Amino acid sequence: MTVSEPIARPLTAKDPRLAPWRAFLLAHARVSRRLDEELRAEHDVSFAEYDALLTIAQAPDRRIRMGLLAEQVLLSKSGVTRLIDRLVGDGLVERSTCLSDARGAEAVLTERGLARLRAASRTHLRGISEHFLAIVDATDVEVLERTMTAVARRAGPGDSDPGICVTDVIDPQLPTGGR
Amino acid sequence: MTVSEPIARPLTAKDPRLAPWRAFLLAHARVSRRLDEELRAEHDVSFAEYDALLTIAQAPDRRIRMGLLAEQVLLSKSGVTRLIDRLVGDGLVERSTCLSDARGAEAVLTERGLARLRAASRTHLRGISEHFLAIVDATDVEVLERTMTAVARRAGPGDSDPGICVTDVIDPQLPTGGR
DNA sequence: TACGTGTTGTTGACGAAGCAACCATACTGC
DNA sequence: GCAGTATGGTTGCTTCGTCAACAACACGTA
Repeated sequence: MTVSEPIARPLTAKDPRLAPWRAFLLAHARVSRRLDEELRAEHDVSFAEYDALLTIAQAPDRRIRMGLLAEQVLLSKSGVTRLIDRLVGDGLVERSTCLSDARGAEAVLTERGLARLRAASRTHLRGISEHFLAIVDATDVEVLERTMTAVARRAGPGDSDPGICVTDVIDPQLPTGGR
Repeated sequence: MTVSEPIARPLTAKDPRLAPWRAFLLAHARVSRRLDEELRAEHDVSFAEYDALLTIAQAPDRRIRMGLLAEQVLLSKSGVTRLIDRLVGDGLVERSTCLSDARGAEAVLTERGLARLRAASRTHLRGISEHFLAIVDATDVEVLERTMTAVARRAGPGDSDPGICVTDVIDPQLPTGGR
């Protein structure tokens, strides 16, 4: 964190500094697609559904309020409503009105849901291990976690301070043809 | 790449080794959402549309075959068809049948599309810089690029060798309650 | 030339997710 | 106790993307 230049070089559309960003996007797209495919093929559960099941399973008493679930699985309220609808349809989750707040609803994991989650976990953990952890060695994983955490935190809700930016001056010069 | 242990420790659902993976997911979700919001708000273009416009602009003669475009923007063939439909509707792109292959169609960037892209680039490059490059320092960026590239490559199409995996034995033990 | 096979892109049907509007319930001050 | 406001979830509508089926065309071979 010792960038002393007042203004960094402008960032253009084919700047080499964009390479890590594009690699990041590509890695995410490919890995999450793989994981999703594996989960669907082997356990008839999508990635999002798996994530929800896991989140419910980790909550106290294996039940969780809809709103909280929405936060944790990075979905909108309505998104969660529908996701839970599907899981209820499959008998993996049950809906239960909250005792302390009659407005609230809770998603409760059923035995069937737990069994499905256990089975799917094997696939999913294997997938993460195979497509992600096995590729980056230990020291890099450490860097990765640190940087990703910082990035996530910075782009999180309720943080809109631009701070010092690489592109205080921008030259979005685009190619005029030719490769 | 000097892991000499025959079998690594099993990976469980709340294993600390999952932290970087979760951070990765969270970072991607938040940053790409931010970028998309900024593009829409300031230029009425989605992230996917921007990506397509840029890809077309970088192609020779600012025109590109649909199939190739699909590969580069990580979308299905039909997805690209519809994306281009929208861009054509907005006058940012034109469709043109391929001279050398009458089956093929090409997407061609219009002047309007180029102008829009130029404008949107400012926003987008600022966003990447602000939400991504500004957060990770130079040495970490290097690690990031290297690891992300490796991960993307490994999970890419036509690569299904599991190799040595962190979880050759898995213990998907799940919490039985309590946080 | 004509036929079968493989590409290339579009279309129809569908699923998943978001936003905004909406109900039901909780809280707050009077 | 009772308005008025805030909060938690669901629903209608729209958007966006995928898969499967299809049409149009290219190419190899007889």
